[in-house]
Amino acid sequence: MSRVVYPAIARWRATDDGDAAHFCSTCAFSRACHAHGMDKSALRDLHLLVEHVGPFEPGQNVFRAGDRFEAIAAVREGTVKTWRVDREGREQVLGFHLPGEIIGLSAIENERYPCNAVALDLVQLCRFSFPRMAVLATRVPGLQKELFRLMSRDIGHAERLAADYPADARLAHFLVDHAQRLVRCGFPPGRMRLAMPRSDIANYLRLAPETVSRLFRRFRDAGLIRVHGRNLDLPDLPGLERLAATALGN
Amino acid sequence: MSRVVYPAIARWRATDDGDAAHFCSTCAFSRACHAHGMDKSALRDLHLLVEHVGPFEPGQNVFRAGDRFEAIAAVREGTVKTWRVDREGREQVLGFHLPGEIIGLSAIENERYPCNAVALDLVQLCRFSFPRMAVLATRVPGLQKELFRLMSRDIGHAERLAADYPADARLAHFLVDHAQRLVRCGFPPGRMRLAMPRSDIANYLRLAPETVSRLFRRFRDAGLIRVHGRNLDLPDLPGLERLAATALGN
DNA sequence: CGTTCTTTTGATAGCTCTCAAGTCGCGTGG
DNA sequence: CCACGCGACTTGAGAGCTATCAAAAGAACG
Repeated sequence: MSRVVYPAIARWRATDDGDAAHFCSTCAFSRACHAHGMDKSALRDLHLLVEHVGPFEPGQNVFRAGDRFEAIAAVREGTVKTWRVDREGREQVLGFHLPGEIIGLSAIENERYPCNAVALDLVQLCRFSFPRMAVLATRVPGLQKELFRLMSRDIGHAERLAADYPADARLAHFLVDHAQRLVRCGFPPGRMRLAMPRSDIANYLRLAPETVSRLFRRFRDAGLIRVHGRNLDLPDLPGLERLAATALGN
Repeated sequence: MSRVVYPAIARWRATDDGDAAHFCSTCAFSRACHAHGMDKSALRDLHLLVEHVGPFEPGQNVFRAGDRFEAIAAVREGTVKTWRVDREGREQVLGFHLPGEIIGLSAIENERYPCNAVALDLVQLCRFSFPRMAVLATRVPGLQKELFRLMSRDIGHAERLAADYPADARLAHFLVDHAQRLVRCGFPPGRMRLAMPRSDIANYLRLAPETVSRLFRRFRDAGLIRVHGRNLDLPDLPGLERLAATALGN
């Protein structure tokens, strides 16, 4: 199993007019389209705005820190890692982004990406020109609301990530959270393949890679997980959740 | 000096029509008003929308976790602490918010505040009904852009807070950052009075209060700061910045 | 099938926390 | 005005968690 291939993602035809534009049903914006009742012209505009890009090969950059910010993107397939480098040259992994999730929102502030984004496996994206999206959002309140909601969610997520918890709780929470998000993407529950090396998980959780490795072993010995390289079985989700909750808030 | 009294905040009259509505020049939204050229009617709408609330006494809640989200607020005077409680009852300080800064943006996601906000000293706020502000933002692109920018900034801020650095670097960065923000509020540089106890600083930085205390002493012995309770002199900003930069990215 | 990166495992050191006690500061009440 | 009391802050000693260093085993890739 040298390359992860995600299952085909369900799509829906937006209109019947022969326009080939599609939207992924898992996309973060499907909610904006469906729930808030975008009218046809607004929908067409969103279609004109979206741009399917990819595939990105593993290791390929999606954007780089310092690049001029022009677009946000929804991950359509694969996993994207975002990370930044501080003055001393140390790296900080900011997140792993699965299909349906949005990257680039932190770039709005300075109109430059403050971080790098790199494909961890084969990645497909939906790019949305942000200036055009902002204009459209003035006409489509549901879209504006969705953008606000997505950004608000990122704030809360980063704040929770900043919290202080023991290593085992952080890792357990990461595993549970990752598993849940994969399920939302349509993957079977209870098992997953991690797209990232242990060192990235460690960095993301502010741990040493060795600590992550040792914790994997402890979790395995405790019957919480089964490990085959980057393939994981989670036979005891409740146990993991307990461990995560024992320490990780929310 | 039992109560901190902030200097009067400069204001500007938005219109000449006798409307008593004012905006603080330090307010996070002054940029939206000034830079992007809001027309008179838009400006009037923003005035109708804003609501000066306060004063809040030290220890008084501005909002509570779980409260229905209706408004964001700009701190006009004083210092607001935001914090949340995890399932185990442990507290996590999320931030200290000075005049001109916005609180409540993380509540948009679920339309409930995910955290508590409490006044640390005498606090005055400008409340903005968020639903009405969102409507206005569809008519005033500059306002929409400013909201996006503020939220994007909060994402980046929280992400940097999540970074992993030694205790001394985190504290040094906190002091430098806090001092800079106070200068932006019009306070004299090089000295400040902290509105929060050491334990809040410690919690915010994921440290034990004792560690913060010991670091204050080390900084003092190194000539980086002078301490009189919560009053601080920062006679060696470059030294503090070096210490912060040695470790704290950005 | 060697090369290289990833992962694991062990030993050790170190940073920070915890526990404990004492000091200081400040508001309150005598 | 001074004494008291309570919370905030400081300081010390020791433990614990996690990092670092080192090395070997394993997996991926050409």
